[in-house]
Amino acid sequence: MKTPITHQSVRTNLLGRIHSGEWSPGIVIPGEAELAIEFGCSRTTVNRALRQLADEGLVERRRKRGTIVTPLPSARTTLEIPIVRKEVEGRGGAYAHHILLNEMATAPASVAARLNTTAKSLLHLNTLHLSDGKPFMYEERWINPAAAPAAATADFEAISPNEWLVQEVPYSDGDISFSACAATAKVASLLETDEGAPLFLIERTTRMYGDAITTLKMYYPEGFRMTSKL
Amino acid sequence: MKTPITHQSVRTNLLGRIHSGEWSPGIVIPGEAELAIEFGCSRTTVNRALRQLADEGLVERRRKRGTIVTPLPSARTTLEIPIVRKEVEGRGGAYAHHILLNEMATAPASVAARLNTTAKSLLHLNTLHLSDGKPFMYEERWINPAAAPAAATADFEAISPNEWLVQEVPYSDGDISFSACAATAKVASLLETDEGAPLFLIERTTRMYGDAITTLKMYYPEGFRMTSKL
DNA sequence: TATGATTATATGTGTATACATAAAAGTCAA
DNA sequence: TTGACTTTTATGTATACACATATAATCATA
Repeated sequence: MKTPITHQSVRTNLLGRIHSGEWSPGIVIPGEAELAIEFGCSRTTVNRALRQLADEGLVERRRKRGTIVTPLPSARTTLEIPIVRKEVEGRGGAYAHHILLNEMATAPASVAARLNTTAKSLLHLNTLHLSDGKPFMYEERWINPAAAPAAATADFEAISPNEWLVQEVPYSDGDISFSACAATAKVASLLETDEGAPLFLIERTTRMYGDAITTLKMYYPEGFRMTSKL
Repeated sequence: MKTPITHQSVRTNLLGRIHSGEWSPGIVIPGEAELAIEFGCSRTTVNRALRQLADEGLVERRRKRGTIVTPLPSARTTLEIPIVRKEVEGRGGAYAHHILLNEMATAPASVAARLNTTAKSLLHLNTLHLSDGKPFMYEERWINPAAAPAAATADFEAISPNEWLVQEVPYSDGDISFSACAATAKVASLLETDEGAPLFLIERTTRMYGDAITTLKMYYPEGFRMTSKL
């Protein structure tokens, strides 16, 4: 009974050599063909294992030069940013939200710039998200009505703008940033904290093939932690 | 002249159908064999394209059931956390660092718990990182000497603990968290900000096959943003 | 009717093979 | 010596094929 060599087992073996220091950062490791012979499998299998390690940032591959163990590898982690309801429920809380503002308005210059749009009037939505009745996150959002016309008539009391957009309006790309900021008086009162208190801020803009869909700021009170595996 | 169908072009095509809404979330898409016929390529090629989309979280695949477009997809992004020197230089600053503390000490309970070690005495290193002479980040680090014995004699004035560890001590896994906190008097003075000012805090612990190597807190002053593409 | 065994099916994966492509190294003539 | 070719080589990728494996659906049996 022959147990075949899998790309997983090859990957694990290669990973072990990197972790043990047998192959140190910057070193050129043997070529695919050579490794295939060593492991007794096909080059395809070795290729897949190496490709995965390259995707993970542990090795760098270039034609002709070969494969090297990444020198000074950046720590990298994949962050999942779930919809707020799932996030709250995942922490064991009961989710609710309140729409504090829902109107067409002229966007300030900073928002218009982020959305890169000439539209004068945008949909402005402010939402407070609650966990077990307590403030969990406050969201200020602008939606480009050209990109999501149905937003004007959606019932955002029944389904949060966050969840509605994820389901109804696909996006092709976007960007996100994380920072810390001090609570303004208004945001502080909504989140039931003090003016000047540190807040965790996520800013996010999504686009569809160049056309901006929505941009928003999400304010989390102190104590919120975003955690991930390396 | 026949131009072959690549897994990239197949991926782009499938992505287009998802983005256009032709295949909406929750829908079962045609099987690999069927798509292979449609595209006029082998099942292997379709498989690779679908596998990539699954890695990216856009579709979910299960044997027998088939492939479905992910309902309520989480936004997800891969964050790169480079070594501090690269981060500073990447922003166009001149990097420098000062070791403020370098001693063996008894770790407080919270640190011992994070490292999950029974070692009584750990290496305690506090480092201030500078960009163009101005405070950029303050780092409080604990190192398990059992995991990195050479740390006791390393010249951390010449090379920051951050960079030294990345080069010298491989790790197999770890975790990282992001949050906001208020500056204590001590940290505020180091970062030249005010007590109570909002700080961006990254906490990180790395391990090697279960043995803790190092745990640290990195404090960034207000204004620091961690940005990424969705 | 409930339950356990069987079958069909979609994805998962390894192999051998062929050709494409990028880039380093070598060749050769002006 | 330089610059324009050619060769070599390592990775990149498509294909046809075979078998593995999970699981939904179906069928047989108590």
